[in-house]
Amino acid sequence: MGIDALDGRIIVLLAREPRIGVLEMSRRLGVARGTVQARLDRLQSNGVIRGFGPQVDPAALGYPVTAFATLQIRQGQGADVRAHLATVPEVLELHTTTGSGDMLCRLVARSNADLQRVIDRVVGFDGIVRAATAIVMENPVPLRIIPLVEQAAGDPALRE
Amino acid sequence: MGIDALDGRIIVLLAREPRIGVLEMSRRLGVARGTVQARLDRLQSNGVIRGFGPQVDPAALGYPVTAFATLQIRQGQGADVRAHLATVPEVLELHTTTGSGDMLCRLVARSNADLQRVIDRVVGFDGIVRAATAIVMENPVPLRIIPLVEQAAGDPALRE
DNA sequence: GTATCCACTGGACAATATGTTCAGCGATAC
DNA sequence: GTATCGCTGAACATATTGTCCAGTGGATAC
Repeated sequence: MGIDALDGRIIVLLAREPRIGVLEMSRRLGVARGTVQARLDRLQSNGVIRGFGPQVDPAALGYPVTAFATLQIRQGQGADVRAHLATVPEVLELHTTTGSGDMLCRLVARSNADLQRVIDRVVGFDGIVRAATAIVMENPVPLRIIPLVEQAAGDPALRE
Repeated sequence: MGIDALDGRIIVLLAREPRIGVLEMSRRLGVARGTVQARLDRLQSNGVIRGFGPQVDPAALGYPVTAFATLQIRQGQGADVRAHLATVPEVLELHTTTGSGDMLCRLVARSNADLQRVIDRVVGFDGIVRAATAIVMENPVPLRIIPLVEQAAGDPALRE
């Protein structure tokens, strides 16, 4: 487990210029094409790189409001609540966390008013005891991975 | 703003099989290659598709522990705290939320013990008044976008 | 010290996809 | 009725991919 400096440079390069090809990467990194190809294959079968799916912006889809809801679940109802939340398209992400029957989910909505509808749908389920919602106002650090990759690769100098 | 059914099918197809090419997509969707190409270009300049960066799994990188920290910030220190948190690689994401000077951030760590080090580094900053951390135990719904895209495209039947 | 393994190199090849352009066509707007 | 728009289907040169291969160097085992 873990990645070396070359792996790190590949991931960072890919993160900065996703449309780049294997051939161009090998040119930029100064290694043979086969090497990059082999590294990429390994990173993917390792599970380090899970995929290259499109990063879709919910705001551009018409859902500019993001919120986080903390849910308190009645004992033993966890599985049912999970199944319920999975059916709500506006639930982008769901985690169970420490704390007795607590969950945290990320929601989006078309507007603040629409958020009320989403929350009603989310919490309108028997197993949910209590819900607290925090609306996101700003996102100073969007989901990122490059700094962590650089740290994991043990080579802060690959910030090219 | 908004997407139609064809846009939705393109995004869903791309999400399911990211390595697919434009040509193969046009074959699958039964439209001309130029159409797919034009739609993709538009989706990207629209900002609907932000990019195709690699989805890296922090766990495979050696950071299997995820946590969410709620931070309470001293009035007027917001900018400083944001800048501070941006320098911590283990901070994957940061939001400012409703509530007086509240922030929510996603953290990863190498272990529960390591999480303590990360939290110390995060909160070891003047502007932070109080911090509450919830450790993620399970992730029943990983970050997803397909259901929302299908809803936005107004075509639930494109679940092919 | 020698054999063995492994990753990387640099090259080759056929097959495929890409970027780009074009004329034609149907629906819609005015 | 005419202009505009998006889509089709085709063409072309170019670039990239997947897949081989033999050779080289370093590390490891014995």
